[in-house]
Amino acid sequence: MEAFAIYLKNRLALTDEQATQATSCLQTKRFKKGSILLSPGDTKSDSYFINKGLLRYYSIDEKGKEHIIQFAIEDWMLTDRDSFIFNEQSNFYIEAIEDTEVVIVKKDFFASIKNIVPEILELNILMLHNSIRFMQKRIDMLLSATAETRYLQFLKLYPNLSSRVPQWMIASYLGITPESLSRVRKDLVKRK
Amino acid sequence: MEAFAIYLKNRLALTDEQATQATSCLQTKRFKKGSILLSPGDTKSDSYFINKGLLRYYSIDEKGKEHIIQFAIEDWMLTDRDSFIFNEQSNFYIEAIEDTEVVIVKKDFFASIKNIVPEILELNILMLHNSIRFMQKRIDMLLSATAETRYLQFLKLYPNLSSRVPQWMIASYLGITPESLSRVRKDLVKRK
DNA sequence: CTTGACTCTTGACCTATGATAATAAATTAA
DNA sequence: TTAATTTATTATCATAGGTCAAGAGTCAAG
Repeated sequence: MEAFAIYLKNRLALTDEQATQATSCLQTKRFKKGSILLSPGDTKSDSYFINKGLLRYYSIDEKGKEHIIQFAIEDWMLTDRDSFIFNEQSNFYIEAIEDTEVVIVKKDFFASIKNIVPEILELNILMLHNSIRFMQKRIDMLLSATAETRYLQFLKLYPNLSSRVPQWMIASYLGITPESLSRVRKDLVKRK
Repeated sequence: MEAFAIYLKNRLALTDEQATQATSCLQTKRFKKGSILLSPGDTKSDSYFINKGLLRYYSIDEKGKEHIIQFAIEDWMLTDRDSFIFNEQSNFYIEAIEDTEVVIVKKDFFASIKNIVPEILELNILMLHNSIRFMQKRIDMLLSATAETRYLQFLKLYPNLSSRVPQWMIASYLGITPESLSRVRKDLVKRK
């Protein structure tokens, strides 16, 4: 059974049969490292469930600098809301940081699965609330914490990510330059 | 009819009767300016719909500095997720910036209204996605923009708020000091 | 009114982080 | 393998924004 089927099964108490049925018509797609899945201006009705690999969701500002809004790893769903939910043009990029295999979840999947498994709506609500509280904590951190604190916080929250992501991307996620992150790390080692 | 009933009616195509029925058992409560509705450590099952007035959702860091995560005005719902959704201890404060009248929406309201108006689940999902994309844009701004850009952005996004909120709170929302915001404003006037 | 508590502004100074650039190390491509 | 590109480090210098302190304006409470 597919990772996405297992994912749904675990969270929704489906039978194997239901899980397989629900996910049977979904497509899997592979992207090489560096592929761009979505760009500003696009309006796609795709959402991505990650079977294997790692995506980043980011913007590029007027000066050409990248700012990472979110990472997404195995068992996560990555969605651009402007595009997927509101049919507007996206403002962000999605890129594969590693060779990545995703399940393409189209809009109509949600429309049809709620007839088979109505509980999915409430699960969905719970997960959205969870995203929001994480984002609120991130905002709080960006408002209040120094580069060092942010970095330590990041390591604690995503202990496995730091080895899979180049350091300059971590810096970009933290809102600092790669040079600053390098200094922060040096200081941490020195003080230890 | 109450503001909250009208709010539901507009969004869910309810009859007057349904709207009144759904909201009949809800309590209204008034808070004087400066009242604290929620503190870190609390676990309340209350959510607030604002009839009149203005709330802020914020943290206080180790140095005693406040950081505003969110403002909420008339016709908005303010929820602390740790507390309301996940029954955990809150990390944040909620305070009334003006004398404020709220409708207290308890957890079981959502449990029971979905039987009367099942569409509320999907409306809820849409609104949560909308919150998320706004928060993503805010994160993007905090990662990329200068104090001045953030301030201009804030004015554009919440044109009516700036007159109701003391300037130091706007600074706190933007992640800068009141002194810096004062300077930013001076420069803007001078250059115009 | 007057007092006291906020709020905003301004100035002088300081610091964390950004910018730039050079180098080294690691990865990828050929 | 070698060359080419990307990534990480380090040093120097620059700057946006923070800190601290003083003063002026505003407002509410006695």
